[in-house]
Amino acid sequence: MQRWSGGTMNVIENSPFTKKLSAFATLSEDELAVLERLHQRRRTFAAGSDLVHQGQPEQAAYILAAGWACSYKIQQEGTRQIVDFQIPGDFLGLRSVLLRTSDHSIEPIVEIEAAEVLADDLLEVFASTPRLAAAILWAASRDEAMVVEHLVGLGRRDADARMAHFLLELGARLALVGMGSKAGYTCPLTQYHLADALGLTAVHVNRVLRQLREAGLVTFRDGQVTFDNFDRLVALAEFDPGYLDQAGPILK
Amino acid sequence: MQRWSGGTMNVIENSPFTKKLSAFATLSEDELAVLERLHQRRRTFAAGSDLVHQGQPEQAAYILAAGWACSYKIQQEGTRQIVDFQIPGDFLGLRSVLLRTSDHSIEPIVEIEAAEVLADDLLEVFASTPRLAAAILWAASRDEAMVVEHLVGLGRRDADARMAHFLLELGARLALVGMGSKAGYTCPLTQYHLADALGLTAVHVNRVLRQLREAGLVTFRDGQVTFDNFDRLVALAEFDPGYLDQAGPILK
DNA sequence: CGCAGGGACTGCTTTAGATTAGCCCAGCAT
DNA sequence: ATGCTGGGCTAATCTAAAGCAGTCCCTGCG
Repeated sequence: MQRWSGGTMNVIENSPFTKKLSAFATLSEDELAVLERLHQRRRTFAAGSDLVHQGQPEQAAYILAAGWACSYKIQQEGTRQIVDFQIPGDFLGLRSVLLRTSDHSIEPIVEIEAAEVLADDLLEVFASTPRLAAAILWAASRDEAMVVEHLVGLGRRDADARMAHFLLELGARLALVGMGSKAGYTCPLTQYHLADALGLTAVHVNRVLRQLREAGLVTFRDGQVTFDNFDRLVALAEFDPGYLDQAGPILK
Repeated sequence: MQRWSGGTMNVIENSPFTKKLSAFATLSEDELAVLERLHQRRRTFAAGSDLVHQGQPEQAAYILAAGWACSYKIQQEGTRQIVDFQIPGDFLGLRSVLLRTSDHSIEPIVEIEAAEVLADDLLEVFASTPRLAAAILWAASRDEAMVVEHLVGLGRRDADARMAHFLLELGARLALVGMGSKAGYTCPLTQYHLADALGLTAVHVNRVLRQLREAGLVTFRDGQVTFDNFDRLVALAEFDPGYLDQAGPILK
């Protein structure tokens, strides 16, 4: 059962980016048309092939349409810190458009599809549709708030709470673009990804996941996250999704 | 010996905010005049009296003119994570203007002087002087890059490197507004502030500072940071100031 | 068919940093 | 002059997580 309002319009209405911005403001026909144009220059990237590399001067940003990516920084000794994961509807490399060089790298985790957005496109959007500009700034602020929350996790939460918080946040983000619910979600990340994001070793990630599973809180297995006891998990993580600025307490 | 170009203009030319934005672009007379107007609504806040509180809906942002502040989040158990320190020339609470509620608190560390900036003021600046708008977005991106670097520190650096990196970054930031050099800077932070920022305990901060001092790298004492061996400190911290987008390698 | 590689998983040992419990000293209020 | 307070400092003990070393189990492939 699908409602067709006409032409390509319904494609853009169902894009994850549109879904996300709609949480901030209801969008007009005009604004949808501008978004439609932003999605024009589609490109595909294979898993593992960095699309932004740390230290390079970088002009283009991308809107992720399908697949997962992560932004990270590598240290001299080779250790990697994943700063954030990007899911459909998220911007990639928006910050490196403004700073003269990119301070981080971005790697697709699976094959991804993304729309290239040039600095000029952005300026045009900002000039022509101020409400969209505000919506994009909202999304950027939300991303920054997530990084801050992640920082708090690394500084002040132990491994269990950190993991629980991470899995819950991801769930809430996925729910906003229709890819997750209070029951769980599919997730292509390996335990190594979790380790690099949470500042742990893969070995310890494994132990933590086992503990959470045996405690009947969450199961992370075969690319599937299942919330076994949502409320107790929220309590363990002290998860307060206020910073995500989404409607309702969390999920459905 | 002071050069007077006329009227109040030279005041704004010497403001830390102007100095900082000048690292991004040379500003015209017109743009300086707009900055002048932004600095109009001056307010003073006592040390310790939060000017933004976590969870409150918040409209105004501030440009810090004098003094130091910090933004932080508090957990249920009472542990605090300082996200960043703000020094003269920095924006306070810009993100909480865009998100519907503030996700963090901001506390003055000493008595501060700040100019109140309302959402409408910002919109006006964005509409009238696009180059200033770009400069403000640049500053915001730079702040975000600092948070990211901080995140990497918490996730992947040990206590010594974390401390070294922190002290160097602060030095570079202060140098940009004329308050620090390669020799050192004055700094009103207590060891408790450092602990809350670096995800350590005050006890351990003390140990780390002692080690750095005894190794002849930096001295943190009586509100004064002295770089005893700048180059070895940079090496220990793996400090690469690229993310600060400042001219020259670091400092003078 | 056998083997190579990636991902998940486990037990044992070691270490960085937390926790706890204090001391010292300067400033200042009584 | 005495007691209190806040910031800096130290030592002894405890613990979360890392490091190391390895097994198991797939899936793809020459």
